[in-house]
Amino acid sequence: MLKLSDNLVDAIYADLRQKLQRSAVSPSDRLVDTEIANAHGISRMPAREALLRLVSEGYLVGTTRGFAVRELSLEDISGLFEVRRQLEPRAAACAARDMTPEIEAEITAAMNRVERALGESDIPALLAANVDFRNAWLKAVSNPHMAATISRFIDYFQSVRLGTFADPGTAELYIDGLSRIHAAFLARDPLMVQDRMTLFMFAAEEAYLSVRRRQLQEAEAQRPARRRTQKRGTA
Amino acid sequence: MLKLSDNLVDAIYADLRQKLQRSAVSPSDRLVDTEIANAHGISRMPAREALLRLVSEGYLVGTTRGFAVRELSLEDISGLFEVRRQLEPRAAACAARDMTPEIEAEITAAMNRVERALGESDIPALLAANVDFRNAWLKAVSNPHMAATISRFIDYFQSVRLGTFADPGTAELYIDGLSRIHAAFLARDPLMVQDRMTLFMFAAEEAYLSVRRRQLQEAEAQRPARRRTQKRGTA
DNA sequence: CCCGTAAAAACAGTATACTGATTTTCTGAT
DNA sequence: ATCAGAAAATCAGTATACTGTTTTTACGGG
Repeated sequence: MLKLSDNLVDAIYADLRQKLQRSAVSPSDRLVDTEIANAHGISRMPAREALLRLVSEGYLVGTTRGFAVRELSLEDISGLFEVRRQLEPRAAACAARDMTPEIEAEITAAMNRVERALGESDIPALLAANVDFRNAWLKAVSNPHMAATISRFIDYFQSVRLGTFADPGTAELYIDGLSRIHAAFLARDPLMVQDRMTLFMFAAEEAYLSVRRRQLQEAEAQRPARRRTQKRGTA
Repeated sequence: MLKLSDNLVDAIYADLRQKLQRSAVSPSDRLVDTEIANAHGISRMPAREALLRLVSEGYLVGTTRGFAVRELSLEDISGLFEVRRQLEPRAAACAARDMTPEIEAEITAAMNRVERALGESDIPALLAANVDFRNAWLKAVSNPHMAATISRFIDYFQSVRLGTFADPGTAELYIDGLSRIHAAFLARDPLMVQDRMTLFMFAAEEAYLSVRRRQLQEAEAQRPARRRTQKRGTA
């Protein structure tokens, strides 16, 4: 596997984080330290520490039987978007002002991949390209604390994003917003980027809320008295 | 020691976090897992996991010789305040709109303690009351993600805050800004709270920058070729 | 007295082992 | 067939032990 850092915990963490970003782990899956350890040929502790870190960052929740991706309540979605609205439009505006030609090219390349994936209805590619687009413009954000915070808040939506892209209509609307932001980046107009990002935030919130609402309804319909045991919680 | 949670890691984490909030750990101190473990009569692992969590949250850095509180560069301070400026004024405005009489009383009580501590030049009490004031108004922020993010960003400044309060002039200015915010809370005027918090953010940034600049100068003057070995870093 | 080198110590990282709680599976009785 | 209860399995939490690296200290030569 990847061993960019000499540290096993970081390697496992990066691996898991990428899996989460690509929605390769569903909320019904259970991540167990021993399994991960065996899969990587290492002992439990590094795997466990990586999992614990993901819990403390809010991506996973501990259950009595392994770790699971955190499922967002409707209130979570609203709350997370309230924070995103405060940060992303402004940060994107800064990025539009400060980006280098190289970064602009990266953004455009990612946008092209997004559109191609949409055309081919290739959901995994769409997810990956979407991540690339975000990472590309975030590179132009000179404040690392800002960029890291934004990245983190976006990553909370992994579990819902899959649902958003699965619906063709929603996906198209989503990508349309993205493409308008991209155009504003190309125009190098910080204020236009800011405004379009703001609009995008509201549209995205609505999309996620409606997807999640449907998910919750379906879940309730299928199993009337379903409960998932949960333990540890990090405020 | 405190064992609010049945979990040793959480207990150690809470203990360390509180010590950090109260500036009870100086950047020259070294936190070592075995020491903490012995002090609490437990094994290394829970202590280590708590430390690792504080590292991943950005409060500590790992050195080759124990863990140390993270020292903020001037760029860090500017970057962190850029995020705070986006979040706190708006969140405080929401708090002013939504706060209950109980929370208002808590805020006022904390403000009184701040002023008493200032009068008596009781720095530890001032630090504690300052934390209380913040926690009090944050209770009125209904969005837990917003509140947690703000808390976290404020806590990054522990190491610098001590220096700010040590200087009487700076402390007085700082407390003055706080008291103006408090008055706006009492007036239950969200916009006034928002504006005063914005002003406060800029003043606080300037204060922290100047304190930190002085700290860095003094450090450089004392030991011309001082370097601190550093390892792990979490983006 | 200063510097280089070797020995010792300190510490993070990793591995393995043990424990207790919870959940699942198995068994047998009604 | 269904349910109760017991046995087994699973897994997080904790403890202890080992390893390799870096820093410090100690020693000896210049």
